[in-house]
Amino acid sequence: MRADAQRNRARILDAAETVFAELGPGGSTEEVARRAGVAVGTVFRHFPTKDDLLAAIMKRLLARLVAEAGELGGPDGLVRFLTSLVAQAAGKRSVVELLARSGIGLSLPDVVGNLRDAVAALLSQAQEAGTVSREVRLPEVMALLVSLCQGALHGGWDEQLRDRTLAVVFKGLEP
Amino acid sequence: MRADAQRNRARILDAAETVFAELGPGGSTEEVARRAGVAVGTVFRHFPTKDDLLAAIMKRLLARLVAEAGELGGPDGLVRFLTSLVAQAAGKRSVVELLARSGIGLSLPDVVGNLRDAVAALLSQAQEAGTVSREVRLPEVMALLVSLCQGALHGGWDEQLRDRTLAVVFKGLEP
Amino acid sequence: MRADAQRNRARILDAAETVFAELGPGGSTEEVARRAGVAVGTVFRHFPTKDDLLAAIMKRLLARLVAEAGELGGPDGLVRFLTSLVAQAAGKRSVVELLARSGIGLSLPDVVGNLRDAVAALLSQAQEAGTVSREVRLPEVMALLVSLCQGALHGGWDEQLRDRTLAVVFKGLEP
Amino acid sequence: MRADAQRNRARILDAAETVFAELGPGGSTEEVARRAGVAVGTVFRHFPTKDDLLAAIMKRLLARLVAEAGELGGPDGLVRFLTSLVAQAAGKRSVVELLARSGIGLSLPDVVGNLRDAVAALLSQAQEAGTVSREVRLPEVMALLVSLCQGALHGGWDEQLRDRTLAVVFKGLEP
DNA sequence: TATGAATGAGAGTTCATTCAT
DNA sequence: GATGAATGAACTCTCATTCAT
Repeated sequence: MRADAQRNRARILDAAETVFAELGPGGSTEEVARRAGVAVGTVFRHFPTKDDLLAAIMKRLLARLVAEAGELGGPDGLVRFLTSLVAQAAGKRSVVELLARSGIGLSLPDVVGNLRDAVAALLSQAQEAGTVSREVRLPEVMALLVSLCQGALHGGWDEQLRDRTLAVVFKGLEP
Repeated sequence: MRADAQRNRARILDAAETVFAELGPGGSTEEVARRAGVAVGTVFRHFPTKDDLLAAIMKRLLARLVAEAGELGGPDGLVRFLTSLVAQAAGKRSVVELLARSGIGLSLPDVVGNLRDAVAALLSQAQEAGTVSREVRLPEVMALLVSLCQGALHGGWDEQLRDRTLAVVFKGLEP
Repeated sequence: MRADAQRNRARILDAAETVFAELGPGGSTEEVARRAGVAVGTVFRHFPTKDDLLAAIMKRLLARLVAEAGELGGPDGLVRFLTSLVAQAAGKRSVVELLARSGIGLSLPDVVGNLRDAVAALLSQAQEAGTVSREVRLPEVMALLVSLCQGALHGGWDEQLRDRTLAVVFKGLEP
Repeated sequence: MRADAQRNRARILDAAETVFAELGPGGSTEEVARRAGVAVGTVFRHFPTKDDLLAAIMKRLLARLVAEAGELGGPDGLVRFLTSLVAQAAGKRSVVELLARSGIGLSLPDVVGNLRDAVAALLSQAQEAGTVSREVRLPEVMALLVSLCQGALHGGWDEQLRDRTLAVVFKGLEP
């Protein structure tokens, strides 16, 4: 791939992230192109389908999450990760909706898998440290993660409400 | 209103509930009409705007929830209500998305208010009975309610996952 | 025809005149029915087609004009009639547009004929009295009449402009 | 703009002129597209709104009129211009109706202003030459212009009637 | 006869996608 | 590779007209 193509790809992804964050998946491809400073055709050359574009955004965002999770660790790594995630969710309409949709039309098994692995690691560490009950298993942690992101996104929570809500969940995770 | 009009109104609402459950709020009015066995014009006569239709569905569903909440009570009323709600959520794409959107374009303050009141009552009772911690307040209960519905809806949870996820939350609510 | 039917017919015509005056021929039949205090079906029972309704309005209005023309007379009858007509035009969107459309889809030969006859009489009298040139013939008078009504209607003339414009035409009619 | 786009734009305007001339502003955008040999989307790409299309037609036609007026001049320039205008009016349903409507939803101040200026020039020249009375002012000339176009359009005048009608008006303009 | 709910063709408009330039 | 004009199906909504009540 040529250098400018690479650059375009990145600009398109950035623009798409912004557009879909603002307008939801209903945001138009044309708008994405406009903000990326390219023509529609270019968007479709890189991502043959709108869903491909959405999937690519997802992938990139999940990769970031995985990286972030990887950097955390220790007794309260899981708690901090969840907190950070939920705090971000409100501004990322697309991620959350896409995270939710994963499995429907989009295929992102590997990336979601990576996230799952990263969270699994955090969970283990927390359980080792005695911060989280050993009865808790990965699936429900993932389920809570998705739920809370959705809630934060759509609910318009302020910081206080977010903390109080997470507090309930975190207490539920304790041994 | 005439008897047949009343019947059509109900059929339209039923059809709309199904359609929007399957396709989300993006489902077309034409499809609603088709499944209701009426012409588009009839749908628009009853609900001048698509949003009016969505609002009407919401209203009906929330009213049902409120009624259901009203029938419950006692120490574990809140827990049972949340469980039932989350179990239903999976099939009701529109409700959940609309519940989340309430306050944006749709105006359903009274009905949402009613639900809030009903949940408040259940919360009080649970706290009186010592089932739920007195530190928990209504806003976070509502936030958890919405979050879990979203999660259940989009996550494709099976019964087991649902129970395990709720278990964490319920444990978090305990005194 | 029953008495109440007769009454409804009149109320519908009155309502239609108002509605079409305000909204032009684009005004909806439903709106006419609403203002007449009857149901749409009733409107269509009396006037099987929207065009029939428009034609009926036309007919009534032209009849009034004919009557008005009949009451005038003398040397300046024509001038006074034209002035009055143009003054009325601004408020009667439908009349003018319909008067213009006559011959297209609507068939109002007799009523238009009556108006033509009435104007012819005024013209003769004016010519007898030497107020209007004998070279002027009926067709151009009718043409001017229609033109000026249209102009007054769409142009938003104030009284002064109307008078100045008519002055030019009247001067053109002099011997 | 690309060459083919330019060509399409022109074809759309031509088609629109024809369609609206035949059917009035009620003519459908789809019909315009069909006659222009393009898809509806193309029409809307060039003219985002139907009113934009109508305005564009207006603009083009008025510009032509202004140009035509600019080429005329001399003692009988005004008379020749009005004659030519009225002769054209019959085939241009949309222009006339839009000219009348200008100021309502459409914004064409500059173009209408240009026409006004051009007519003002013709009027001055005619008054200088003694062909038109100095008492006549621009507003009533514009009013007559619009009125006569409307009349010619809707009245179905033949050439003879047109000339006789104009003769009256022209006589009214003389000193 | 009156009512007003139902009909359904059609209008304006949007947008993912294609393809000539 | 990039451009952006063209496509056309789909969508919401309107309204003259019909017909069961």
